[in-house]
Amino acid sequence: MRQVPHPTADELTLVAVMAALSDPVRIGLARVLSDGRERGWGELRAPVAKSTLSHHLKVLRDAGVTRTRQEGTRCYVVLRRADLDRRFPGLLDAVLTAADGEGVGDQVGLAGRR
Amino acid sequence: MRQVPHPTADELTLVAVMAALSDPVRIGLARVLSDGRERGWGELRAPVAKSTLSHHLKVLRDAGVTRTRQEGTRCYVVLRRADLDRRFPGLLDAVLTAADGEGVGDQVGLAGRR
DNA sequence: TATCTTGTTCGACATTCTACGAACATCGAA
DNA sequence: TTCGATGTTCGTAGAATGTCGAACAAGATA
Repeated sequence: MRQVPHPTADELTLVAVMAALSDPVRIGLARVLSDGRERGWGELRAPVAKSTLSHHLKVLRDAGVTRTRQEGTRCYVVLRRADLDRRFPGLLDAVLTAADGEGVGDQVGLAGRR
Repeated sequence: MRQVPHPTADELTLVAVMAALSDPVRIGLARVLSDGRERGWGELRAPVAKSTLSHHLKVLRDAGVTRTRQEGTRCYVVLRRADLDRRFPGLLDAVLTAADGEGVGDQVGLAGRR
């Protein structure tokens, strides 16, 4: 659980971002983070095992969609909206809007909300 | 080579479209078609075998990104821009713009151009 | 130090994807 | 009818993906 590396804004690739956002669970995670607030790992609720959730968060992180910060044993995740908007203008908003309309990733949410 | 089915505009799903546009060859095909003109199969140039190209065009077609029309033994492909824009506003433009900037799918082109 | 919490990593497995060449189907042309 | 051109489909192979539970590592806490 050491500090994990992230791609810089310049290293983001369209194909990686598109692939990262091609999965319902990951789209759901992006939606949960879309208000820009940082969320603790523990707040996230998804219908998958924790190892699978870890995997999905890694895919998002490696693609540069999210940034993960360590703090003790806890992790905090935040959407890299500014970086994404700079490299791929309009893409994130288009995906989030479409996902909202379609309900993609609705199974993903935050603890204490239903 | 009978008439193939296409999803209606309402049947398009975000996940399918995102997945379809997560591959460099398919992004390249979308770019080639992005001027809205219908292109003949034979015009398309991609660095893959023809069976693989057929596969990629099927993925795009099944996702509703393109429409394929038969005419004799030939096929013609066109981007379903209006349908995509209606269902997922801004998505296609964002992807095409990003792809242009990054040169994704540059290996794909039209016959007689280099 | 011993234990609990938190998240990652490690097999394992089934599924899907990309890719190829070969065989096939269909239509047009000779 | 025979041949050629055009795409699709099939069989195959290798790589990647999504998923899980179990084992592990690192801090926090008792």
